[in-house]
Amino acid sequence: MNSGEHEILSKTYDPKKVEQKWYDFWKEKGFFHAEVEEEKEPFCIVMPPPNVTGSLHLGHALNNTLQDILIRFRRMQGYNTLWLPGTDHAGIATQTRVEEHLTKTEGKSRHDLGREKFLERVWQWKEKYGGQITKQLSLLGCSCDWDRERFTMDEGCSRAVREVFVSLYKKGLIYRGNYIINWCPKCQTTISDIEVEHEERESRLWYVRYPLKDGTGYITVATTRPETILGDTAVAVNPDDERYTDMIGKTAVLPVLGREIPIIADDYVDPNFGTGAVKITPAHDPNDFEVGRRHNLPQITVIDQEGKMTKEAGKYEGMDRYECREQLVRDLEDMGLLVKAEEYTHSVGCCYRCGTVIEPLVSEQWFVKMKPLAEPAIKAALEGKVRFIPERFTKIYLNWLENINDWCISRQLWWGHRIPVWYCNQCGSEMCEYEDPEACTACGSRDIYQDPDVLDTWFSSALWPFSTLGWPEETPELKHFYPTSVLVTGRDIIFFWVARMIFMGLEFMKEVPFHEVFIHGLVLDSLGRKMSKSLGNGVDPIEVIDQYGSDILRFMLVTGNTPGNDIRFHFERLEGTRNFANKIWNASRFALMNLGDYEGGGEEIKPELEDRWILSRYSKTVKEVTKNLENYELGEAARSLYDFIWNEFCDWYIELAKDRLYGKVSEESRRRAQFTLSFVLGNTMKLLHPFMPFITEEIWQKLPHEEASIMISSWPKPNSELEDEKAEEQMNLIMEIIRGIRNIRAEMNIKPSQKVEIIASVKDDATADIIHRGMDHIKKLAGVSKAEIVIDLKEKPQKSAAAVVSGAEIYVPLEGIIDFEVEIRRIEKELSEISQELKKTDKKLSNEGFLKKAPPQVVEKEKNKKLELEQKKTALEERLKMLR
RNA sequence: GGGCGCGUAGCUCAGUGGGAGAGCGCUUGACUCACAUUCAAGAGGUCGCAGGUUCAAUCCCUGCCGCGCCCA
Repeated sequence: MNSGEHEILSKTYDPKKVEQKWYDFWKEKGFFHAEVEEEKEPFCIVMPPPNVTGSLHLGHALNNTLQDILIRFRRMQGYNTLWLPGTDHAGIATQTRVEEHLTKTEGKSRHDLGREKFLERVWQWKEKYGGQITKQLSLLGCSCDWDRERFTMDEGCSRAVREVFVSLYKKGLIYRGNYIINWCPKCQTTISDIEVEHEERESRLWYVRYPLKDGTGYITVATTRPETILGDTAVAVNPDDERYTDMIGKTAVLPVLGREIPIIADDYVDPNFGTGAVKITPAHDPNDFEVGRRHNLPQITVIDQEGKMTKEAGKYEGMDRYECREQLVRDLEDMGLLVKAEEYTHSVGCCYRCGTVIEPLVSEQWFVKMKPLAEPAIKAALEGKVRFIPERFTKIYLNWLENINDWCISRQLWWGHRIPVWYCNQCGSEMCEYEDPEACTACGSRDIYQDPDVLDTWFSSALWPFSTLGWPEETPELKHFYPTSVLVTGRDIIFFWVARMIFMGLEFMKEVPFHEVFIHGLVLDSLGRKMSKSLGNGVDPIEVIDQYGSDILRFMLVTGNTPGNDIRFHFERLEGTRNFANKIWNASRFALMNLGDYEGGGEEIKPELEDRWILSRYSKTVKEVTKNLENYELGEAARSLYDFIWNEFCDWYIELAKDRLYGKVSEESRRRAQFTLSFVLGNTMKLLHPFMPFITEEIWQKLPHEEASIMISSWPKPNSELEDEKAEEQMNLIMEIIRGIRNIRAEMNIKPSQKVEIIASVKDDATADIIHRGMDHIKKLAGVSKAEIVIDLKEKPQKSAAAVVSGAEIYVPLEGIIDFEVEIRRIEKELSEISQELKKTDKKLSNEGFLKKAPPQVVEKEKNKKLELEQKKTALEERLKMLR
């Protein structure tokens, strides 16, 4: 046994002195590292990989704190625990950043450098800044296995991407086709459906007349995007719309361009929108694209990838799409074809990265066929193979998968996994193989080239749970740790990531990638807004750690929060948590000051009431914390620790044990108190360790301990032998008396230095005995100098105040001090509270239904309550009578 | 339009089918030998509104109002 250093700690907790030291210690000792240990039950989490060149924000801080808590908890519980960290190459984000930097420093674009040179630069950038976020995770205290750190573009992950792509390709689940996609004119790439964010914008709804070819009049359509008129290839109405029955099959003449287009009928048209007739632009609207396919309409592209009008737009060629809109509206007006323009608010698709309005375009892209992959993923959730916490997220997940469209996976970027497809310039054939081809597999020509596009970053992320464990190799890690135990992630990436990992896992591992998905909310600013660069309301977790320490940030992020709910960030709460850490620190200081000569043992010595009480409370806390951690109720676990440590251990136990520790009672009693103090504090530090790893290690190391570190010590087990209802009841009575006397002292303005005498009138011997044994505590904590205990006191003391508690009245004679007015008010107040309670109880007990139908224990409890309240009421009434 | 969440003390939030809780703020008192980043005492709530189920509803159900988010 190591008896610790027993040095005196400083008066306030200074995180700077301990955090780095312990993190280095843990890392050096290899405590973060996990080897496969067949005989042990695995517990594994793969970290949601942050953007490799990004920096830590509060969302990461929350996400990784939650993971670290679960990991440290399970590690201490004895699981074979692996937390696998890594980073993501983040295609668009990284490429844009490097390109911006290139432009700024050298005035060059990526095209000036060329693909290969540019990629070299991105790798250099990654090497330079890639370590930042992982370093920041260390500052947070994350106990992940850095020896196993991965990157989505490292060799192994790239191999996995290749395997998956080729395999899906060969299965026919990946295809290339001309479809309408979301194009970001600024980022110059496609983005997937979920990468489009919808924003409400105020705009207009323009009503435009299209003349009929037969000269019989006009058909009026309503549109929010007049510039796309130039690409119209039909006008559509609802087949059931009687207003237009005659029009169907006729031909309209497109304004400006004079193109003849058919009037068609399609269910898609909502008769209540606008005029009930809509223009169809298959090349620039996803819905119109579908309508166009159903009716075999031509696709005319009038807007290009820069957002400018094409040659097809006639005289508008070269104009920006918005410039064209204005000009066209003016022209229509001149031609008398514009009926009206209404104010109109509608939602516009924007790029999640840069906010630019998305342009739907038809282009040739790669897609993953989703239906066959989605089905098993739906089934897995329905069968409970993956469980969402909180449960309501299951529905969101299912709803998305049930209505899923094919996934556009190609991106017009350079940074990423290049699509492993080659084309032959000679015979035009397409090749997709596990290894890079040298020559055309069909004609043997060496004149082949690879598809220029790269894959969506989420494609590689989707493989993360198994690619990081070694897949496609059949590694021992994969066998032991897959499926992983739980995924911890924000609710904003359920679609992007969670769902995709599940279907990829099912497809390639034939098993879900994790059994549970623990979803957390967002960290908002103090006003409840999302933190964003544009609002400038972001809080840098590293600054918080610098100012308060990592433990404080961690604990603050998990307290007072329920799974799945958002958290508002208040600096005041940080202060409260710092105070808590300081409280722990000082309680430990006190303990160490009094454990200088303690060598262990003392357990065999008969415990005092307060020992039995705190041990009982401790054991119940172990139960609570363990149960709550197992159920992902981290906030509740933290709360019960906070309450136990501050309110029970510090405010009561330490105060009660002081005289014994100072040796004022007996050497035996002192040893016993030392044991209790050391035992409870040490084990409480263990319970708190997952939440506050640094301060708990620092304290634990100074207490008697066996293992090399608290992080590999064993998790406390609840011990029913320690649970002692009697001790709790007795302590409650003593505490109630102390509070009662304190209340009298405060109300009567008795100086703290002035001691009082008390006379306790008790109902029976048993109560007298409890009070008698607790008298030292009462004297010390309530400022009592002399006490008398009488069974059923006949002559109530006259000039005194009284505290009425269960089974006893405590009289405080206050000759010359007592203010009878104050005392009367005090008693009256208490009496009215008790009377009200009593009324409620009486009402319940006189209710036939209650007596018959409520569970007997509840009725019994209510009866006891009535008795107790009645006793108190009588006592208080007697007091009042006497005072008046 | 569909779905979800929230509405509890001045503020921020826990919580539970059976006597309304915490932190901060506020009031009063105290530098008590672990801690003033503290201690002690206290004030403060028709648990959004209206119905329903139940012996019993802040909690379960329905509707409504307000706020937020997601999807289309």
